[in-house]
Amino acid sequence: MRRLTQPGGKGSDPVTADQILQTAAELIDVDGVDAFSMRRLADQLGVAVTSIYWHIGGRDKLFDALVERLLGQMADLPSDGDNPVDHIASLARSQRKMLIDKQHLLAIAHERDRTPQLFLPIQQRLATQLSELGITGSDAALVLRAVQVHVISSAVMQFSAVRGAKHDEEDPSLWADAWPDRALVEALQSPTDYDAVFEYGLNALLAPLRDGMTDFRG
Amino acid sequence: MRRLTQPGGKGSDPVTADQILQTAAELIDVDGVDAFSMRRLADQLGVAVTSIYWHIGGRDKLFDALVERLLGQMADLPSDGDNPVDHIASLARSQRKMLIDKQHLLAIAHERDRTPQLFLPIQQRLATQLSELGITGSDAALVLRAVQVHVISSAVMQFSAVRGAKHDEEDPSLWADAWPDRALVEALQSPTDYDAVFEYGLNALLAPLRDGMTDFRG
DNA sequence: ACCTGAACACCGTTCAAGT
DNA sequence: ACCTGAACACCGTTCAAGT
Repeated sequence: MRRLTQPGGKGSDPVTADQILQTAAELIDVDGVDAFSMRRLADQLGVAVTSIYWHIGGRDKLFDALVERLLGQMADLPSDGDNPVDHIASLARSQRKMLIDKQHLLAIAHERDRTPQLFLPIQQRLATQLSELGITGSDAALVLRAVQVHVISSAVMQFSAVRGAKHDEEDPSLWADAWPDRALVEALQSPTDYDAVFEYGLNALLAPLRDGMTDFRG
Repeated sequence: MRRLTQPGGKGSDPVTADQILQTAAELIDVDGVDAFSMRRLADQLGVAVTSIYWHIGGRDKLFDALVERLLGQMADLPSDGDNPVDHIASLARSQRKMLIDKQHLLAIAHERDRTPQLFLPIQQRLATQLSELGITGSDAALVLRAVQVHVISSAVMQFSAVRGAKHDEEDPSLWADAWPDRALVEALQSPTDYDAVFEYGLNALLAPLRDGMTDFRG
């Protein structure tokens, strides 16, 4: 198995927990979560499996630590915007971009039921923008969570969908030949444009804010 | 290990592929996907593991077949509504209800990158309603997929979120004590109401349709 | 046609033992 | 303080062998 980084040249120093996490993240990024195993990680580090247990403490703890790392990175998301609504949209887009970038880690967070924690890093920034729009209290909580669920859940689903795109080919025979809307059938034949779908949903979610609407429980 | 159903009393008849799938579905429903293994399934059926391989052909094929089953059930979703928009909303809600009901199978479909296929069973019914609103072609495709992504991705995310609710407790110390909006902080302390978030998003997605808006690429 | 046991190559984890 | 090998209990899958 190829090495991603050289093992320390001379004295073969003790491994640190940080090195283990870093290597694990790289390994997962390159080969995917499915190919990851404690033994492969140990191989990559040039160390016995059991030594990982001493430093980190098992697969669960390791993955928890990786998710924690992801949370940390999400604290520094860039954003801009001339008004609060644009600012929220911008935040949502850069959060989505980061999650897509770290898709393997997101998948891990998802399968470990940690997705709600992904709300936290930008919750306060969203709240600030909402308060400038005069949206507060439980209304603000609802909108905030709607935006977060939109961003995160569509990111979570997108990978699965994109990886499985090969299965996504529409079978035209399912549509009666007489179906009048040829343009629709054709549009459904090409793979889903998840960026466009995300933008459509985001705009819809934020439209009430632009209109200064205040009743969020239609 | 307890049996979910008795093994055939007398002649110990050959197992059928259907029995295998049925038992697998029950097992997964009760104990979750993580606890599922080919060997446990074989035990449950009172049969050697290898006989499952003869009938079905391995874990992959087995899961594929289970997902196929789910797709079949989604063809008969109930729906009503006095107008096309309400009809679409009703369809979306019953699709979501079914997915939540079969959450373990949805998780399997997700991790096997089969989520796009979940679009198919109700695609045509959505298209019919949209055409009644005068929405056709690529506009219809976009709206249709936005609705589907909303339903499925929020269902996919909800399980992970609900199962992980124990980690979802907001740490109030993260909010500066001076944060003025006490009501918001309090609202964020209680667990996310995913039904409300889903409804908020669904209404937002369908609002343009109610208003007879025709520009879907804001 | 249907089922079986043995075997292979993998897992994650524990633990006593080394230095 | 840090690393190790041996061992345990599990996996999914293949295959030759039975009836």
